[in-house]
Amino acid sequence: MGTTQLESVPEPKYWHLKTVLSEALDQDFAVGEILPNERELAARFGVARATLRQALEQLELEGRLQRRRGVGTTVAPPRVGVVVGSAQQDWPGDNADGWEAVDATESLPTAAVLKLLATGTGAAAFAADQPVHIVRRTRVTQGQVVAAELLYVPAASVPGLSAIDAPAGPPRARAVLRELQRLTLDGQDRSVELGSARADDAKELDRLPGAPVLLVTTRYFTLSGTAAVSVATYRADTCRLTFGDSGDVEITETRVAS
Amino acid sequence: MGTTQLESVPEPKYWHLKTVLSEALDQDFAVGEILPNERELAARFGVARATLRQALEQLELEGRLQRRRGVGTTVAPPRVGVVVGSAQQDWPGDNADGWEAVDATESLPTAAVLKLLATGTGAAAFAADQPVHIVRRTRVTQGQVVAAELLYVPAASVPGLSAIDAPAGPPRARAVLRELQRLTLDGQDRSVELGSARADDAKELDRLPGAPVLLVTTRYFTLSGTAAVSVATYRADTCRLTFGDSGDVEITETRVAS
DNA sequence: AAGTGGTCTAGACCACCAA
DNA sequence: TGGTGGTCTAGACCACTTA
Repeated sequence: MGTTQLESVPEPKYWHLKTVLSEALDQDFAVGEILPNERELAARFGVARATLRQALEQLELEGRLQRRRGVGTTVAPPRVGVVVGSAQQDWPGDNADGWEAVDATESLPTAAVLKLLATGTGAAAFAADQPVHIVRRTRVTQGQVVAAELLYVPAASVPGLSAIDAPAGPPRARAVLRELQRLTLDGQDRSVELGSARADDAKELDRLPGAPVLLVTTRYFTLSGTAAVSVATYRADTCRLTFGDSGDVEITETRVAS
Repeated sequence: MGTTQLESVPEPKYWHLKTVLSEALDQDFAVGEILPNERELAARFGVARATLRQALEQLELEGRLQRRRGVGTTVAPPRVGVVVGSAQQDWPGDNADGWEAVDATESLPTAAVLKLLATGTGAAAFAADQPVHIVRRTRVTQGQVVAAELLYVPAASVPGLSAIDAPAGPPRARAVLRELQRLTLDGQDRSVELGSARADDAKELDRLPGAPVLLVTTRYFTLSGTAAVSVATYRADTCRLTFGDSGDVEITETRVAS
């Protein structure tokens, strides 16, 4: 057969391939450079394309590569450090830290959202028939969309919005945020987990559905209970979430091959 | 052909499959229950096994399933909330928060570690020929190993250890931690990113090499600079990292099917 | 020894992008 | 229109666990 394998250890081929490619990326390629296409790489290493792809997938997961259908595979720049939490707590805002309000709608909470709103500090239980404002925000860093967020604000939290007249789109989103910022923030709560991009988020993040993402869930508390819940979806391939308690001003290099 | 697809939208089969399976998991399966094997599932849905596996992989990535070679595929319990950062900062310890010291060795820092130690607050630049203590720790939550950590402590940070006599293994690891705790912690710095498990970490986490993990990098500062750097590898499939600024005492349910 | 998931192959066709 | 990565197939064999 084509396989001349004399490996004493049955290390998976794709794993070995990944190691070899990783070293080649360090030595022989510059950021932004285009790799040979998958069919040629597979032939060069004497493996099936599926096996080669398994190695590339891992490298993409680790943020080493970037693949685009119809274009090719390029060497990815180092991950962007994105500040997610700092020492002082604050309400979500607009145009701060790269966040941009996109839109706001109002609807009944899903079971999952209801659960997030219900548990936590404060005894206030939210009824399933109480509407919530849903604010969509987007976060841009270095010219790239790195996160999409859904912010759930129970209408009861911001009564001033019972009859708003702001037009749909960013203005309405900003109106909800403004009302929220009037309240006194008493504490917050954050968690990070791995997920895969839903179809709509994937579109905004310029990725395919199912792409790996980091799900950052934040709950905002006032003295009377949970006032809002945010679920932010960060691109896992390009982002490194930072929680800077000290000044982390390290600018990641972004040189690109000519 | 076997494909009777009349889908107007060319949604990938594995994506649709994942949705169907996900709903089935919610309705017809209890936590811990064993699914039919891959060959049977593939036949039942009329797809190739590789396609079925693509859907299962996604569900495993999302923490919905757990697959074990030689055993089968089971419905995973909800992710475990693991406290990674709290309001007050502290040195890494032993037997606190489930951390257990495993061992400590001494060697020269790799380029990557050196870079982590060099950048940051304080002007102290570390020489590549200065040894570092490497402490291995393991974190156990609810009877399961959820994280493996490598803590890099420059020998210069803890001069009291220049001639230690603690036997190898946990005692020596604890000795390094004790010395570290004598210093005054001035600040810390944390980041979270997606990675894939190295072979040694995978073994400790009871996963296959390459399994998705959350990489938590923490830098500990004293007034004279970076005193230590920790790189913790958390199982991404079973863990939800929490940064509790408020009391997040929600105990995740861990009922298992009979 | 039987059954499971993990790896690998050699094809095929499709969706997307740029020239 | 040609080239790229993305999806899918129908097999095969291997590593591991359990009985």
